Parts: sequence; structure tokens; C-alpha cells
Amino acid sequence: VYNSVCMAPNIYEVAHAAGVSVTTVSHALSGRGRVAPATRERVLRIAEQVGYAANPHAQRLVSGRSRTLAIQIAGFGVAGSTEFLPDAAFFLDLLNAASARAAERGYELILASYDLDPRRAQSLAIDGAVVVDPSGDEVLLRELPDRGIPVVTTSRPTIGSMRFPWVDNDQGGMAVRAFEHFVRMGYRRPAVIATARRRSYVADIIDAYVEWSRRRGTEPLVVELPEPPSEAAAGRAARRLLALAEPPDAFYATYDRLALGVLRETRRMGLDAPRDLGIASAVDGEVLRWVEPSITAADIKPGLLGAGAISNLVDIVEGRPVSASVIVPSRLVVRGSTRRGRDAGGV
Amino acid sequence: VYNSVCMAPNIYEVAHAAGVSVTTVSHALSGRGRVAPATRERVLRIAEQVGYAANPHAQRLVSGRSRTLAIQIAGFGVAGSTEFLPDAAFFLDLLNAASARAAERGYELILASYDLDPRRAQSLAIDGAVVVDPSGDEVLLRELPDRGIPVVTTSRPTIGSMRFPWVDNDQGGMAVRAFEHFVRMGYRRPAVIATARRRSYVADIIDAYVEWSRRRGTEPLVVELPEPPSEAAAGRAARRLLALAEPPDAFYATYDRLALGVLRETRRMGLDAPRDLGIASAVDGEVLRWVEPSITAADIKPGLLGAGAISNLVDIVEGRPVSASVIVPSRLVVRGSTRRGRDAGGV
DNA sequence: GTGAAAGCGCTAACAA
DNA sequence: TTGTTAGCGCTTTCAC
Repeated sequence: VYNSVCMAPNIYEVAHAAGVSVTTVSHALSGRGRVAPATRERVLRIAEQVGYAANPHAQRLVSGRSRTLAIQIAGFGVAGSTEFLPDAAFFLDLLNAASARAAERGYELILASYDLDPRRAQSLAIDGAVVVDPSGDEVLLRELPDRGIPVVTTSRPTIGSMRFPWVDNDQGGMAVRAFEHFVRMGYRRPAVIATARRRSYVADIIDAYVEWSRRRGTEPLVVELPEPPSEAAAGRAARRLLALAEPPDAFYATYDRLALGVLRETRRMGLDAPRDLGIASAVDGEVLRWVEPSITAADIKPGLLGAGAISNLVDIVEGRPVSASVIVPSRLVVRGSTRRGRDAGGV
Repeated sequence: VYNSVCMAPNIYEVAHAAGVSVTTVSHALSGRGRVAPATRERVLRIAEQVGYAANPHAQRLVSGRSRTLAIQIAGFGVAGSTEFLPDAAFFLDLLNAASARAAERGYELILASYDLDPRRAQSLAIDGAVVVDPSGDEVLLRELPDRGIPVVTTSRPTIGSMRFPWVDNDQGGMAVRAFEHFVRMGYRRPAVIATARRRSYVADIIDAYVEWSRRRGTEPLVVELPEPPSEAAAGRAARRLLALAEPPDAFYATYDRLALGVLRETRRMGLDAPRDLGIASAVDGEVLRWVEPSITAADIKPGLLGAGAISNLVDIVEGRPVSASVIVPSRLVVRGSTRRGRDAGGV
């Protein structure tokens, strides 16, 4: 029953060395059963001495839990995909906060690659998963519910009928706030430059924009860029819109790179932001603070999204009641690209 | 022996339903033993039908491996640490490539938080770990070798005596190339603005700089900023150096934010880069491409570092021979902040 | 307060 | 080709 030397010691060896049963060792180390203080002391000392550490695999087999969660981010972990990753700071923030929150709650975090195949999804030793910005056809979304493993999403899947608890910003409301900011600054006609509606936050923005335009009685101007989106494509879209009979004089882009593309291309056309047109982004990013002019953007608090999703997931895993949906606050950060007129001094 | 309904089916239920033994099921599914084609077919069908998926915990207990690796990044996964994280794009790139490579090799990747405590380090169910830019006193570096779990580092630990296989850039060589670039551009006296020597790459840069200065017969000018470093601190350091009797006319910063700090502060002093002084960074970052002037930097290929570290680790885990150290190529990207004189047109 | 023994679900050596 | 069975290392029920 006892191991020989040289391998990592198991609980039997500790029990043997301490002259007690494995039950006692288990209880002494976990603090769960009743053990005489003196005995516990001795067991702890011996365990320390022989460098005992419980085999995590055995513990997991018996408990059925791994205290491990997975997090999956669109486009992440796919060879050669770096350039398709949207704003780096956003995801790093989200990931960092998720990782910190998981650690706080006593869970490990697995970075699931986005092209995970079904077999690997099945062999994932996890208690739950967060899927960031799902489209809806992710393998995890299909496989995990079958195994009884809870999933929480950040924003909502747009295709498929499964419903998961989610945490999200109010991107529609934020878009409207941005449009109203445009109007306050004297712009008359904002357009939207978007990625595919596959991401729910994009759909939210477009829907809010169409509704807002309807209320004002103006024709909505939306460009949905084909995948993968690029700065250049955003620039071309802006150029096309500006060639219209009734061109827009402001652009709301669904993420930072697109806003950047618009800025570059319009500048190339000899237009000046904020004077000739306004530019804002639905997702903030470091570059937006550094370009000239700096670009107005929504701070959607990626850290709150990441930490919130993990918290909710842990609550579900541990059987606590949670609300199925959580809205995380966000804030419009007004910068140079939309600051003009009498308010030019600052907001 | 058989489960009742409602739980995830186990191998016994599949065996029962297929009218075979668990061995046969195991063999049929893993493709390891000898099974009659007809039998295998039937087992596979039944397994599919009842939605069987092997319990990963049990497989890991028996195999002793988890096909899971951990990766730890300085400052990552610690609550409220976001602002201390160096250049986002660098780490996201590294992480993305590491994740992709791990997936390719059939391993999962755990994001270990930087403040992991010893107990949790012991209960990590991993076959190996990558520690990015270790100082040397990381818990993983102490705990894992005791458990016989291999560790690979990205750059080398500076404190402690343990040696791990590593992958790294030649930061010293790159620094010298940058200094020579400065000289070619007509700058006479580069200074170094550095973070703490605790990171080996910083030490490499400083050592290379001191040696290079010695060879030229000039006095080295190095500022090691206290932790945590900041743009402001870098700016103040630059100001101090410029007040010397023999001030520097170029700055090599150990990462992007510091270079940015120098740029901002010197501009505030009325100095112009590249005209009055040169600025370069040892680590590239998105903002460096966007500021005016854009800042010269070393592209240290974070993706190659991440993927290389994972590859090496997997080779070690699986018992293949590896070289203990790998140097990853890097490249100086010359931008506006150092482009002057007759070469002003480009490099 | 302590210990014997029955699993957790799987793999693989060995037998048939 | 297929089945029996002994572990992997731990937790936990139930006697003592």
C-alpha cells in the first residue's frame, strides 16, 4: 500500500509515518472531521516534513468538482489570429479582472481557445465557463449544457435559441447618449459604422440608432462591414457615406479601430475633426486617447464585465441564486474628436 | 454498479447498454486495445446515443497527467492591478500565441494569477508551467519543482539560484543596436531610463549599455525608477538628466510607457524629438505607433516568446530533449522619434 | 477521537 | 477478441 521513496508521497505514507489512519490524515488536513489537537498537530508536522500535497486529481474525482472555470474570448487562442483581435486593452482588462475575481473566489481560470473542438470541450475539467461576446454557434455553448456545466456570457448570443445568464453594458442606451452628445455639439446627422450584427452589442447599437433616427424622422445611415473588419474598410465606408447627397457629419463606430480608420481617411480627404465632422467609438481603447485629435468613446468598464461574469458563474456553480441578467454601467468619455462649438472648452 | 437515470452516464452504463465490458468500451473509444470493428462500431453508436463522455477527473487520476499547463504573467490576475500592467498588446500577443500553441499541442492553458499562494499552487492540476518575466521569488518557481512539475520561463529569474529552461530575446544586443542607430542619426550621448533590475531583460539592457559606454569611453547615464514605474517618473528622470552638465541627447527606455513619459515631459520643456533629442523603447507598443512623433522601438515578437515557451514546456513534459535556452529574434523598428539628419527620409 | 472499508470512474495488466 | 479485476489517491460513512 505504501509508496517507495522518490515519488511524491501519498496520504498512506503520511498516515504510516504519523502512526494514524488515512482518515485521520484527511481530517487533520482538511479540518473537517474531529481530530485530537495533539494528533492534528503531529499529522500536520509530518505532512510538512515529507512534503505531502494532496493529489488534486484524486480530490477532483471524489468531489466531482475541479474549482476551475474556463473563459473563452472571440478570436483568442487561434494561431495567427492576433491581428483580428479587437482592442487589446479591452480584453486584457477583462481577462485580468476575471482572473482576479476567480482567484478571490478560489477558482482557477482556463483560457479556452476560440476554435476549441467538441472533443476537447468535453474533456475540459471545469465547473463552469464564461463566453465573452458569443455569436451563438460556439462549441462551448453547445457542449457544456449537455454535461450540466453552467455557462455565463458577456453580451448575448445572437444566433441559436439557448439562453444563458449574461452580463452586459447597455450599448443601445450608450449609443443614444452619444448621438445626443453629437447633436448638442451641433452635428446634425450621425452615421454608424459597424461590424457584423453577429455580436449582440453591435445589434443593440444598430437597433438603438434606427429607433433614434425614426423618432427624429431622419433616415438612418448604417454600414455593416464584412468580416474581418479593418481600419481601411471603415475608412472606405466613411468615404462612401460622405459622397451621398445628404452626407452624415458624424460617425459612431462600434469599436476603436473603426473610429481610427474613419479619422485617418477623412483627414486624408482634407476634413477636420471635430470641425467638419464628429467621431466617436462604442468601445474605448488606448490609441483613442493618443491620436490627434483624441477620440470620444464609451468606457464600457471591461473589468466590471469580466469580474461580474465570473462572480455570477461562481454563484451558479455553488448553487446560489442569481439574476439572469446584469447590466454594467458605462460612461461616455468626451474627447477632442467631438468637442466643438461653444462647448469646445471641455465637458 | 450502474447509475440510475438523470446523471451523466459512466462507462459501466455504456458497457451495459452495449452488452460488453468496460474494457471494451474504453478500448473502443480510445482506439488503444484490439476490438472487433463491429463491436467498436456498436459501442461508439451507443456512447453517442446516451451522450457519454469520459469523466476527465478519473482519466487524470489514472494517467497522472492533466494535459494542462499554467502560464503566469507578472502583475496579472491581481485585483486592481490593471494600471501596473505594462504594454497591453505585448501580453495579449504573448498570451494569444501561447494559447494557440498549447491548443495545437493538445493542452489546456490556465491563467495563474500573480499573487497565487503556495496552497493553491500545490493544488494546481497541471503538467507544467510558463512564468513570464519572473523576478525569481514567484511561488510557482518554488513549489512546482518540488512536485516534479517542469517550469519554463520567458526571460530569466534574477534572484534565487534555481535554473529553469528559458526563452528570451537578446535584449542586450538589441540595446546596442539601438545605441548604434542613435549614433548613426547623429546623437552623441544616449541615456537609459529603466525599471528595476529585478527583471532580467532590464538587467541585460543596463549591462549592455554600461559595457557599450565603457568601450566608447563615455560615462553611462542610467536611471532605475522605483516600483511601480510611471510615465511621470520617467519624465522627471529625463528632466533631471537633461539638467546635468553633460546632458544626454537620446533616451532608451525599457518599455513603452517610459518612452512616452520622456516624450511628453521633454516636449513640455520645449524640446523636440527627433530634432533636439532621440527617444526609443526596448518594448514596442501600439501607442508608440500613434503618438506624434511615433517612437522607435524594438519589436521583440511576443508571439514567438509565448509559443516558444509553450513548445519547449510541452517537449519537456513529454520527455523530449530540449535545449535549455532559446533566443528569439527581434528587430528595431525605426520611427519618427529618432529619424533625423541626412537619413531623415526613412530607414 | 479514530479506523476500516466502500466507493468516485477510469485504465490496463492479465486471464480466458 | 473480450472480460475480470486491481489499482490510481482521496473522501466519507459508519462502526468502534
